[in-house]
Amino acid sequence: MTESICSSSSCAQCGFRSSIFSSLTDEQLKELTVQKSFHKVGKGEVIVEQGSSINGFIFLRVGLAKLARINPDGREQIAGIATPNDFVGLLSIFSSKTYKYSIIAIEDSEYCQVDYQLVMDLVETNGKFSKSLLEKFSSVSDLLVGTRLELELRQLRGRVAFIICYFANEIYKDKTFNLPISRKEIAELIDMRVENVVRTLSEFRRDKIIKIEGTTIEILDQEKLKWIKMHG
Amino acid sequence: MTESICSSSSCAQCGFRSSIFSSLTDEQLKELTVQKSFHKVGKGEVIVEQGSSINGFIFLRVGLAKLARINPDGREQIAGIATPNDFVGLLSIFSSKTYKYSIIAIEDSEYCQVDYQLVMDLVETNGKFSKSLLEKFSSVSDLLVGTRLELELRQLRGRVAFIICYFANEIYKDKTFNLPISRKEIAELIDMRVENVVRTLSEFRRDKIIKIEGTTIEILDQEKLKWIKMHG
DNA sequence: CGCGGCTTTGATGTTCATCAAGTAAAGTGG
DNA sequence: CCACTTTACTTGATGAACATCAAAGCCGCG
Repeated sequence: MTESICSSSSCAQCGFRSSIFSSLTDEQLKELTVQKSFHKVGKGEVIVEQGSSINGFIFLRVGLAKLARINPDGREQIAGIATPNDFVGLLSIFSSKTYKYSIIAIEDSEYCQVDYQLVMDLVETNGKFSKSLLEKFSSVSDLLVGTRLELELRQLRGRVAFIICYFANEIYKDKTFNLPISRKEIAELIDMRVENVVRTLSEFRRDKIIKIEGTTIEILDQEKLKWIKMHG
Repeated sequence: MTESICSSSSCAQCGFRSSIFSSLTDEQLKELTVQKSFHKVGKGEVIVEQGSSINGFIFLRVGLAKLARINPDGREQIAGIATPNDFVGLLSIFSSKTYKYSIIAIEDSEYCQVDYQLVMDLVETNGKFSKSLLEKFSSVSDLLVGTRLELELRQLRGRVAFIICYFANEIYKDKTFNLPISRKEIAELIDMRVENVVRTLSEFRRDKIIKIEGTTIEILDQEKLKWIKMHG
């Protein structure tokens, strides 16, 4: 799927409108609508390349994306998952010239890119906007750090259970869902190795805690999974 | 050492003055000076208690503090170290009612506490201030996440070497320094166990990579330590 | 003095990474 | 469309890294 620009999408109806952009004046909103670029990308496509220079803010509207970084030794780490209405790639956005993480779609996604300068102008001129942005920024950073610390508390089985619950409860809000990432990516997200992630999933399946059919996962034993997440 | 308030300390000469408070008008600065409370705490004293309600911003002026959280099972995790001119306890400050981490002095420290509402008023009325705050916030969050990911890349020896280099290069800028935290705290910071941290330090000493005298650490073999940090 | 917390070392077992090898699935080029 | 390559997935076996348990020394503090 190639990237396309669709200027008909309206900022007035955007999910961000009700959060960080709620305080914009009609004029500011109009400027935003005109200036922003709207993009569709397919699963696996790169939205932002690690190391490239920061020229805009990325607002994920639909889909799911991973925040990944590739280390000198070639090993990839996934810092977190960005969800719709997440203001992604933000971590270093005000303090660095380049993106420190790649943002890669893990589901077909839609996002808007807004020029860096326009947002900074809004920050300088619109106090309520600044406040909303700080709040958003704060909650996203907090979640990112909190999740990493939560993962560190657990070992293999607990981490895998944590991730399954995360997708079921936080992302899809359903006990049956299509796992959007590969086993390798789960491993990169929880700081373990593929083989051990696979082994653990197989074990959960054998113990009838989950059912795996292709990329679909169904949680069969919510209680036991939760127990493993907390104590395993 | 008990907490004391010393209203004579001037905001005009504060380190923060040159960063996030640089854009304040004389009047705003005066209001800040009058309103803020200045505190001195000794090593080990709690600056902010995890779970307490957020009523102000903490600006660390002198000293060093740890950002820690205690988990339900009693195990403590250290998310990071706050340095002077750090705007600490910020992670959840705009998005939560309570502090999610305790802030505890690990050296005799001085900090200012500014009323939450006053800062929010500044955010709403002073665009340049908002911008500075976002930049500061961004760089601190980014560093926090980046450090955790760096640690995850390494195992025991690499992590311990990383922390020693961190204190020597980033904090004290000297190859000889007083380690401000216990072995247990190092363990909590790098997600390992005390015994293994102790073993590793003993090993480094035996191999003449570092010298340990009481709480003083001297790096004897910078090259070897750096190698372990990168490849060990 | 005695208690608790921090430090240290050794011994032992668990958890996990690594290596190996095979299957399945998915893309590639003739 | 089929051989071919590549990538993801899977299981087992082995060893390395680390947690845990145990015991003793140290120090500060009531």
